[in-house]
Order: sequence, then C-alpha cells, then structure tokens
Amino acid sequence: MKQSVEALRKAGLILTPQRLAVYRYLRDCHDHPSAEEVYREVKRDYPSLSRTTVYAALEALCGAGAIQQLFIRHDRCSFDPDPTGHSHFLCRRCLRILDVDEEHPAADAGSIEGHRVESVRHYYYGVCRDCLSEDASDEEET
Amino acid sequence: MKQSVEALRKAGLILTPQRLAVYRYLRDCHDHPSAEEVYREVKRDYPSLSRTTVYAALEALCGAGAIQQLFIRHDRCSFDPDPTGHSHFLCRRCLRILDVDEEHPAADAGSIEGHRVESVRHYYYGVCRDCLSEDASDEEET
DNA sequence: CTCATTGCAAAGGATTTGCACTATA
DNA sequence: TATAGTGCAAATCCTTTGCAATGAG
Repeated sequence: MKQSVEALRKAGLILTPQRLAVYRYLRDCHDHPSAEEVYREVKRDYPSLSRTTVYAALEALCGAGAIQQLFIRHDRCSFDPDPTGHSHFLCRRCLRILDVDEEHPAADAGSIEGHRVESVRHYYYGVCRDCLSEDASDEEET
Repeated sequence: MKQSVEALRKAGLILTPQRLAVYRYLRDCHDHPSAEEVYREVKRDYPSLSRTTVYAALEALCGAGAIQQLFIRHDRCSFDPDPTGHSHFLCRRCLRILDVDEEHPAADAGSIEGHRVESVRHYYYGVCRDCLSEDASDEEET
C-alpha cells in the first residue's frame, strides 16, 4: 500500500484522505464497482463524502494511470483497480464483471488503420461459469 | 433491402413501419448513432414516433441479430447496423465511432476461462486519423 | 498563502416504466 | 380477435455543474 501511495504522489496527484479512501476501497473490494457503489461504501467511513468528490477522485486516479475505467455495461461505468491491459467478462445473469486473464497492450498500442490508439478494451458477454454450474445443478434436481 | 426485411421477418419480428424506419435509418446513416439520435432523425418521417418505440425497436433488432449495440461511450449506447464481429474506434477529439476492419468471432466465441461467451467487443480509444492530420496542418500554419 | 479539492444542491441527459390505445398477424 | 407494438408522460438513475467553503503543499 505504501508504495501505491508513493506512486500516486509521483503521478502528480494531491493526496487527500478521500482519494486514498477511494483508491483503497477499489484495491480491496476485488470487484469492479460503479462510481455510485464506491460512493455508497466509502461514505461509511467518510460520512461527509460527496458524489462530486468520488467522481473527481476516480477521474484523477484514471488520469494518473492508477486505475482504469470500464464501459462494459450500458447503464454505468465500472472501475478496475488494475490498470494493466486485460480483458473483462460481463455475466448477463449475475451482472458481475470478471477479469479475464488475457493480456493485451493497455495503452499506446501504436496505431490501427491510421488512428492513434491510446487504450484498448476487450469485453466478453455471456454467462459466467458460476451461473452455468448453478444451472446445471438446477437441471439435476428436476 | 428486401432481403433484409425478409431476414427481419424470419427472425420472428413483427414488422411495423416504425421498426422498418429505424432499421433503414441505421443502414443508411453509415454512422453509429445513439438511440436519441435515431429518435430525433426518424421522427422527421414519423412525427408521432415516441422514444419508447425507438428503444423497443432497437432492442428487438438487436435480439434478432440484425444490428448490434455498442457500449464504447460512457454516456450513451451506440448502434451499428452491421452485426458482424468487428472492432470499433472512438476518437476522443471528434467523438466519432469508426469501424475497424479487424474481425473477431461476433458471438458464440465458445468459452473463456469456463464462462460461456455469447458476444465479444473490441474497442480502441485515441485520436482518429482525420483529427491527426488536422493537427498536422495546424502545426504547419504556426 | 494560493490553488486545487471538497461538499451540497440542483440540473442535465439517457433510459425505463405504467398504462391506455392501436395495429399486426 | 388476440397479442404484441405504440405513444405519452412521468419517474429513475447515473453523471455533471455552479458555487462557496476547506485544506494540501
């Protein structure tokens, strides 16, 4: 954690308790929460926390390359504490977003068809393995 | 166009003037409009058209596999009249969404890490070639 | 001390919903 | 004719914005 704080500071971020709390929550929740979820949860420890601050903190952290923002769902953005280039899977049953261990250049992927590529996202949609095995169990019971 | 209509009908869609208008607009606009844009434009020919209908039509067309929905932008969904698996590029300067001729399995890509994959999206972000060349021209003038 | 950040409230924009009406198959 | 689609209005949810107060460097 300490080195993360240093990394954030070096990235030019002013370190505030709120930003640290947001960052720490993301690191520890092992999920891909939306801004609203981050707000709700972090507010427990910082009752005075406002949405404005959360949105600003998330944007700042993205800008610093400490986290990444996902547009895998149509109704909200999600945030991933791991900024490295990997794919994501959205289960249409449980709506969880799962990391997929398939690396690809995160940013600066050079160019494609003349366009300068600064970042890449690979999204998969379907039914996750947990929901699949639940379905299998259900059928056995029938 | 006629075969498209047949395809829609075969996909089990009830064909209404509104759905056809939505589909036709998407086919002809050679862009990746949002639901709101589709609504605004198609409403010109169908003044009675409502948002409800547009959203329902787009959903039905997606379900029938006639078009595909993109979640490349954080603030709205976009629709692509071409349902085949290809990548997309979002320019942060002009905000246009461009097709990238890089095919990948559209749907039923089998499974990945145990999850059943039903569709795939590859998104690139950066600055498109048109904006890049504009920048180049600007510098020359300096 | 200065400027960026924070907090609050309100606005904005996309999408969804309830319900009555209409039209397709 | 029955069922699915349509239209209108209101509601909902996520995100952004204006502005004054606060705090980090």
